[in-house]
Amino acid sequence: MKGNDKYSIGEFSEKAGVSIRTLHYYDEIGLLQPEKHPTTGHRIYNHQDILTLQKIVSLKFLGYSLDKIASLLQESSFTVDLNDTLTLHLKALEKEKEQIEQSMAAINRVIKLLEEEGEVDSTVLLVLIHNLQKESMHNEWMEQHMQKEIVEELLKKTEKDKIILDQTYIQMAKEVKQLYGKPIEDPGVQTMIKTYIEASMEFLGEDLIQKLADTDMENLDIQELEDMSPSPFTEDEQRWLNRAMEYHMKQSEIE
Amino acid sequence: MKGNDKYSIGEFSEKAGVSIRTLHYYDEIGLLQPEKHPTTGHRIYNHQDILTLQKIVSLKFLGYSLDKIASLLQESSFTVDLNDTLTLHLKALEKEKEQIEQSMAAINRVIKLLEEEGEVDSTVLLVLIHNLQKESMHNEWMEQHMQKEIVEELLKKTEKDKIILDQTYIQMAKEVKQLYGKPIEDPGVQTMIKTYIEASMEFLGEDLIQKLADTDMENLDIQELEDMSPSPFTEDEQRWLNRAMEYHMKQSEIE
DNA sequence: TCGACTTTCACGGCGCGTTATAGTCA
DNA sequence: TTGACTATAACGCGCCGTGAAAGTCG
Repeated sequence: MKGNDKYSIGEFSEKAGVSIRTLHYYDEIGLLQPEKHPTTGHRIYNHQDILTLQKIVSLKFLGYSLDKIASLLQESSFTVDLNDTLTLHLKALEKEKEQIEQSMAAINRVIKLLEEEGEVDSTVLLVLIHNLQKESMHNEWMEQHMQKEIVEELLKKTEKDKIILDQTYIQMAKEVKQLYGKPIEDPGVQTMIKTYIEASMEFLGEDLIQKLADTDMENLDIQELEDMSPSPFTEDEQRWLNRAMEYHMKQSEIE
Repeated sequence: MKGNDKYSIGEFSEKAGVSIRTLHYYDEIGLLQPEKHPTTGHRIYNHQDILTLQKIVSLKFLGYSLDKIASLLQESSFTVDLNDTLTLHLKALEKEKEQIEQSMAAINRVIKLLEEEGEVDSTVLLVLIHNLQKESMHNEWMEQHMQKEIVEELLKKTEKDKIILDQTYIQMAKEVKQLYGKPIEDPGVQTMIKTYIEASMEFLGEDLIQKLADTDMENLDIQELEDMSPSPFTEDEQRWLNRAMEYHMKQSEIE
């Protein structure tokens, strides 16, 4: 039926869409070992080899390692056992997919910020990315350190809200670096702080703020939190900002 | 501000959530090289190293290779250049994601088939997977070899339809292997062929069949197509089946 | 005889995990 | 002294890409 039963490695590679090196490798590890010319040692592939290779490629597509493919090729019929393996693979792929989606979401957010803000200080940018990461590690990390309700509320926030908060954050970082050095009572400084706090409030919403206030803060390792939440400011800037915020708080209490 | 400025590699690893081996490696490739104790050679990490590591981890999260991270760490502000790189990464991730999704779809289909059919001949199964692969390579391969309209029509078929066709295919494969050897005029044989042809017709639909008929078949490399589309049958079985189908066609014409 | 094709080594590469062996700190 | 910690060094992995040097085919 198939007259042309013999192929050199080049022809075979071409037809199958698999590189010559790969075919060499499959021969080497015993996955696909064609006949060899007795004197020259040139590999001679036949029709059966096409079929075998197609099996290999198909199983690779399903996510199997070459090692497992080798053992699978022995069996003639796949049964329940295969079913389990497939389910496992499926779960692994699911995780990979989630990871990729989160990275994509992060990148998209960064891209939008860059578009709208033009140039952004790298430190600020990396702080934002760092926060994104924590968001995606949500399950493991946050649920251990915070109350479930709070975590759930935060999850509900839309992407848009988050972007807006990011922008506010960038804006504040810029202003802090501009205003740094001025007296903390300076109207510009106090306005900046007021704006930022209001934006945060708006993002969080009243419910969440209440819940956060109820949280048992003493169980949180503050030092660890500070280490884990980097700041885009130098230590001097941070100290200055802290004093300015304390001042703001006191003023609010007085009013 | 930060009093505890010195960390051993163990403490540092713990705090940062990064393995010691990884820190060793980052030191080795010059990505994060902490101070070292002059006599013992023990690594001493400080607060600045925390910040650097956070940058590294963040950039990894975005999908950068350690190599590129090393160069990015030099720059102080990311501009348009970064934007391009991010867009590139995004596209790469998109592709990865698609690949994963297709593998997942393939696996799901196989799992369902296994559930419903119980045990399936491995050859048959692999043919189906092979077809799935071709489906996912759609854009590159099919659009070159077939008319756009046809490709689009095929894409519209639902997953359910495909599964049903798969099942029919499996059924037919079973029956062929059972019936093989009987005379081609045998009623059982002809019924089997009729059933299969009708199922194929139903799947494709009249429109598509018409379009396929209009297609310029001469431009297709038949030999190549046969090589690329494996059959679950032995050559003998295939020959027998071909004869049986030819007989069926003639009978239909006569009626 | 020439060029296209083939052979068999064998290194490189990503991002570490995982021993193995030996020195250091509390 | 002991045990917890640290150091360097090296292999392993998964899947080939990319030479190099030498032989073969048409």
